[in-house]
Amino acid sequence: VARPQRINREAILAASLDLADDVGIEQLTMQAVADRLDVTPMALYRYVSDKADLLDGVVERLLGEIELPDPKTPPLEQLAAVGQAIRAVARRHPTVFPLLLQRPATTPAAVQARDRVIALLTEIGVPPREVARCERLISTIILGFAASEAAGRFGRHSRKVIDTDYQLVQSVISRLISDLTT
Amino acid sequence: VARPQRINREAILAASLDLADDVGIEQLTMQAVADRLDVTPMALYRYVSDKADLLDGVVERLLGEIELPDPKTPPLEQLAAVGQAIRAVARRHPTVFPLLLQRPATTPAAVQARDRVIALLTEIGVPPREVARCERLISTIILGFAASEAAGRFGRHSRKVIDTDYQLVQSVISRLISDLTT
DNA sequence: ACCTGAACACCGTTCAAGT
DNA sequence: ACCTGAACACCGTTCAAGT
Repeated sequence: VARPQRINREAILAASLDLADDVGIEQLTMQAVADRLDVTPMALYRYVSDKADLLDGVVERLLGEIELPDPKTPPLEQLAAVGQAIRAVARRHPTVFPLLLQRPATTPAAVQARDRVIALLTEIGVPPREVARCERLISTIILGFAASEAAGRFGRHSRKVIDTDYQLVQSVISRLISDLTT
Repeated sequence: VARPQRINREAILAASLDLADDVGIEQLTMQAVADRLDVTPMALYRYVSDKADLLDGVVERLLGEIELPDPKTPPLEQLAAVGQAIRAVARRHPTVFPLLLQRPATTPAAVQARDRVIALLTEIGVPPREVARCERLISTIILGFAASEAAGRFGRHSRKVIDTDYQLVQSVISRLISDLTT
């Protein structure tokens, strides 16, 4: 009476993310995900409680894809690297990425990334009372920029122009940090 | 053979925005909009080409709601007022607002707001070559912040904490501008 | 000219049934 | 234990038909 397990939660989330990247998040449906896994839609409900849960899982996977930098490099460099890593995720998953701006950073992968940034800011010398606020601001600015870029809000501007925009974002953030540390 | 016209595009968009504010954008369906207008869903298709067009119309309405400040007040004050006006729109329409980050500012209401900010930056003394970039950055930061606030990404933080966060946003923007003008 | 009824393909979700 | 079939309520959209 035991059957081989054909799917699991991770396989479902991986297939969902692939599908969204291929056809856009609008077309991310339970049925299309099931098709990718050669299974009926109803089989998914053993591993995700509903579609909202599936989307949460996909978002969590996105956060997990943020490549955190080597802790041995200088903290300011690490901070810059986190920003670029987030941008890279946005470019890999342009239609899913905007969801990141819509949920609080309370899931494990979100907390991990946030805690890392908080540790870096502390190490750099931002006063403890200001660190949390500083992190909120930086993440908001970076996520907003990356989401805009991914969703094509910058319109017809070339990659070069957008990269230069991002340099300015970085300098604004550096400025913010050095203002707070002095 | 002529019939009284029961609905029109503006009525549809107004009803859609009201509905989204009441029940959330997820529940914004053609049928629910039609119900509000006492009409069948198919009647809407004479005034909107499809649901995407309806959503575009709603977004445009949101942009039109941004209250532009009195042109007689000092430019730096006007700039601050535009930011607060955008935040106010986000708070009035929390579930629809995040859509603003997803589309390029090419529609009339978007262009109007953007041109106003560009004029203000020019007046303040940002070099012409930098004005467009500066506007992109400012709008990205403000939209990202307002969308985060509206979507509840700042989690359980009190309004007071978030207002203080926003003060820091404003100071970051002021810093950016004064760096560019010197 | 403007709206409706009927119809279609699709969606998320449930529950009992199959292996 | 794991998946499927059948079913339900709902969705966006079309098109011919009604007034």
